[in-house]
Amino acid sequence: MINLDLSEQEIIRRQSLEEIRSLGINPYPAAEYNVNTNSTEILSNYSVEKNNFQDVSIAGRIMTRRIMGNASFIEIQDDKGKIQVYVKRDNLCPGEDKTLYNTVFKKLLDIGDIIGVKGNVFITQMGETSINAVELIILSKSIKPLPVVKEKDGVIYDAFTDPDQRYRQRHLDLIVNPHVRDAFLKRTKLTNSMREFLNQKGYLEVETPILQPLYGGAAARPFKTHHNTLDQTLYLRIANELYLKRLIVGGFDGVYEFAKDFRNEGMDRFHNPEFTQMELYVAYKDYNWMMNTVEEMVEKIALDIHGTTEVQVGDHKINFKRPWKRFTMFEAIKEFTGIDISQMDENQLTETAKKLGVEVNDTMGKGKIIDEIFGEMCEAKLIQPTFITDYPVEMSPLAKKHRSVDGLVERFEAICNGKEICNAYSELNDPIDQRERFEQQLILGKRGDEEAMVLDEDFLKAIEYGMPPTAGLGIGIDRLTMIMTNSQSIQDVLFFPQMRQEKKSQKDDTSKFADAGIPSEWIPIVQKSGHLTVESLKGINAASLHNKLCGTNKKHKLGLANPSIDDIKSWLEKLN
RNA sequence: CGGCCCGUAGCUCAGCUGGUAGAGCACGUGACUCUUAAUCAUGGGGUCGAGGGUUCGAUCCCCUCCGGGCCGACCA
Repeated sequence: MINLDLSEQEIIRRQSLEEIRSLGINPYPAAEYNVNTNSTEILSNYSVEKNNFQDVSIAGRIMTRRIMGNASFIEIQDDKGKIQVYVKRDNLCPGEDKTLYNTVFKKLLDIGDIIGVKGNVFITQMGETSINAVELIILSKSIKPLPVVKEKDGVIYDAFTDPDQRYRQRHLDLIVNPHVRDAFLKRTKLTNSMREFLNQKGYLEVETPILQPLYGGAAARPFKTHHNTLDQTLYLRIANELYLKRLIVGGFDGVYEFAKDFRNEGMDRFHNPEFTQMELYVAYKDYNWMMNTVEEMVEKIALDIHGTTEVQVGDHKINFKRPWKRFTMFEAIKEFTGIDISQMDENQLTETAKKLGVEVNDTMGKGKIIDEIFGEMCEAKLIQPTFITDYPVEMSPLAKKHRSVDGLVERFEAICNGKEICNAYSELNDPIDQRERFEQQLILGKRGDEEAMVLDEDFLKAIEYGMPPTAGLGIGIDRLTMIMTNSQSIQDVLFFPQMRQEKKSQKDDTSKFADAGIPSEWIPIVQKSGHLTVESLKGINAASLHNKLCGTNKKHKLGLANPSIDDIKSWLEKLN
């Protein structure tokens, strides 16, 4: 029986599937299919003079079909791109039996099907490099129609653009939107380039716990979970900083991790609940050294991805060429507001903030106000990569106090395209100072700051044994990828960005309809007519239901004997 | 959490403040031996996101809900 939930096109494809099987062809063959080249290799290397690619075997998905009687053109898409295939009846079927062309290819194959093609490469009269198919095999039959995107002279028609569908069904997005695929290839290039840089320096890639009994290393609200055997609360990490520093205590001179972190906070085009950071810790270095390292690393990444240090991002051309501009936070504020706040006390800072239109309130300390002024007045204006150094101590409980300026810490962020891309410091290794800083955080926590850090006794104990002076870095992989791929949203650089679960419409089980006295063969039809629950049948007009059911029966050629109005009345009476 | 916008065929979109829906592509059938957004002819395809209200009558007006986008708030 026909499934009433399927669209016309899906029904036709399932029928094609059966016909393929009845011709003795397996639409999902088990055997491996050997390919000896790919679309891009052919398109970039084929030449008539060389007469190469005369025995190619490739596999891919059918993306377009242009059928004209005994000759056809299709485009197939493989891992590297698209290539046109010329399918001529008598080349594909040299013998008497033309079934493979006339029936299988022309009638039973569809856009979206995955096939293998063997043949020779040539150039058509229109000048397009194509494969002349002498062999064609179905590798996987597609029973759902793909979005059809057309293109001519670089102009895209009917692009598949609905963000909801693109993110929930990323596979479709990847099939029909080549630029999406390209962004993800660049993302992997970025992490490969970074890893190569770090390995070449001799640092050790490590893995540390994602499930942590205490969350630390950043200011954020965590996800909470529970371990059954331990009967204990665990948190998904918000950062891995404290574990990596314990490894530095343990004697590794350089450790890094590409870490998925989880923060239970708002979502927007710059924030996803899970995101990736690369954290790096190097012993006997300080934040000045780390700035040089970041410049060198990001410049290399830009060169590896784009072949140049210049990257177009929105309206801006961003240049990652070293050296980057450097400002202390006070200098940056002076640069963009003309006001020198370096010597101001809390009252003067509050006055200045108000004058500048920056919102402040009584709960904010000196550090928070400075940070707020910077965030409002400077950050968005920093388009070219710029280091901002020397932050107020209140904002940075894990950073070492500044070697020469009171009230500041040795910390820097790199700002690019108006957004932070990394955060680093000379790590605090004085265990007594560290304990005091944690205690200040505890006070903030008691005042209701949900993001205040918790005191991590294990970490403190570790650095009491002595941690070498260390430079530490956290660099946001998603944000850096956004810049390197000119993406407007973090969703465009995550394969599967977090989406709200769609609620399925309430639907009663068929048994519930059966219990209510509806004959089993009519249940799907009743549901198709819009009555997904037994409840929804109560009190409705028998004649109108009769009309709908008989109509559906006829329309879908189900061939059931129509019930009489009295039959339907009796069903409905039992319900009421 | 607040403001604005969106949800109609497999896809991209029309639809006059109200009379139960249209186009292009895709799909079916037929024609066509080098096409390329193939073409020509013809046909089918829709609980108009869900529920409720107003109305003789709702894709359209009102309310609630679901999902998404943008901006802001919060936040790195």
